[in-house]
Amino acid sequence: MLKFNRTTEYGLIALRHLSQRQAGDAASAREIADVYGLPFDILAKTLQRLKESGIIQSAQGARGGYMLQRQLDQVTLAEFLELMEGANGVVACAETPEHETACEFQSKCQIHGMMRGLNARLKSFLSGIRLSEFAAENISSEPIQLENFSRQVNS
Amino acid sequence: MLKFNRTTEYGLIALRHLSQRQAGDAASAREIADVYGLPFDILAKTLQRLKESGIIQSAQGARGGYMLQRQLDQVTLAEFLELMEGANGVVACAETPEHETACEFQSKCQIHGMMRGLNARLKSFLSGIRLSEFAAENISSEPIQLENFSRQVNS
DNA sequence: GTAACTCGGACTCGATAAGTCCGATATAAT
DNA sequence: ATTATATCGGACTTATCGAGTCCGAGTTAC
Repeated sequence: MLKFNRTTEYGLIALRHLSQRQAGDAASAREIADVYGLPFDILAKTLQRLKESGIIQSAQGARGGYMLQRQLDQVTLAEFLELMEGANGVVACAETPEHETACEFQSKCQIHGMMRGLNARLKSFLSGIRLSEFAAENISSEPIQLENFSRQVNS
Repeated sequence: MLKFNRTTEYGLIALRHLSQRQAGDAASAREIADVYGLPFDILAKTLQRLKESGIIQSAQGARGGYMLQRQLDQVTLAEFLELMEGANGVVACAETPEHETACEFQSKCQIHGMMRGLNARLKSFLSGIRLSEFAAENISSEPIQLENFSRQVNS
């Protein structure tokens, strides 16, 4: 139906993790990867993309890491998905403004208009969901073991 | 975001085509494939699946083909997608009833509950859309050329 | 009997998601 | 200054799965 790719999933896990830290308390990619058993390289790239988009900020060097920059209730799922996975419509032609790219099926498929409508409704739906919902308290989960991970970010 | 696969797209095109036929007037897989330039083999399999699910019915042999069986306003997009693409959740674990299959990330990811919630909301959204919407009159389209395709179904 | 269909499995191909590897740069602690 | 721990970022390999192809069998109208 709507299958998230891995980077999206990793990104949500990471954002949730960051949202649980005290302000000024950075978490490194290594830490997050270790806590959740995520592949480090992929997670690192994901965090970099989130940083480029301004959702999180980074501190380089030893004792560096990532911290939230924007409030998660200010980021919609629609925006996040578009950032992580690109603006893919329900069908290839659904994202184009008009029939500017001719329909692959010789403009005969006749469902183009309906697809664009559906796409707009879906985006509206996703825009009504904020990432803070994913960071809310969870029903069945043990507290995260932070142990010796927690510390202050470099100046 | 929510990218339909080809069979889903072909299925929608085919259903729209069938919905425009007179009652008792069957259309063959070959006809539909030719009209829209779709790959015959794939479309044929798609139609067979739609038939197995009871959305359309088939008539075998020469002059056979497919006709609608259910009204398209009785089929929701959620049902159709589940039929065509399987019941895939936003993440792999989102579709399982509870934590019956242990989370891939050692049950630490903590977003499982939220994912299930999102999945439920998405399904609700898709359940509010009926396939008849895709068969509605289109804005910019020439009438389909049926020519010598139109004929009666075998008894 | 033959042509035009549905039916259905098995197989190949290609795009791309997913993961790996490696080096460069930055910073804090010692 | 040296070392350890970070971000940064490109290039590459691998795995997965959607998409398409091929082929044979069964059914029915003419």
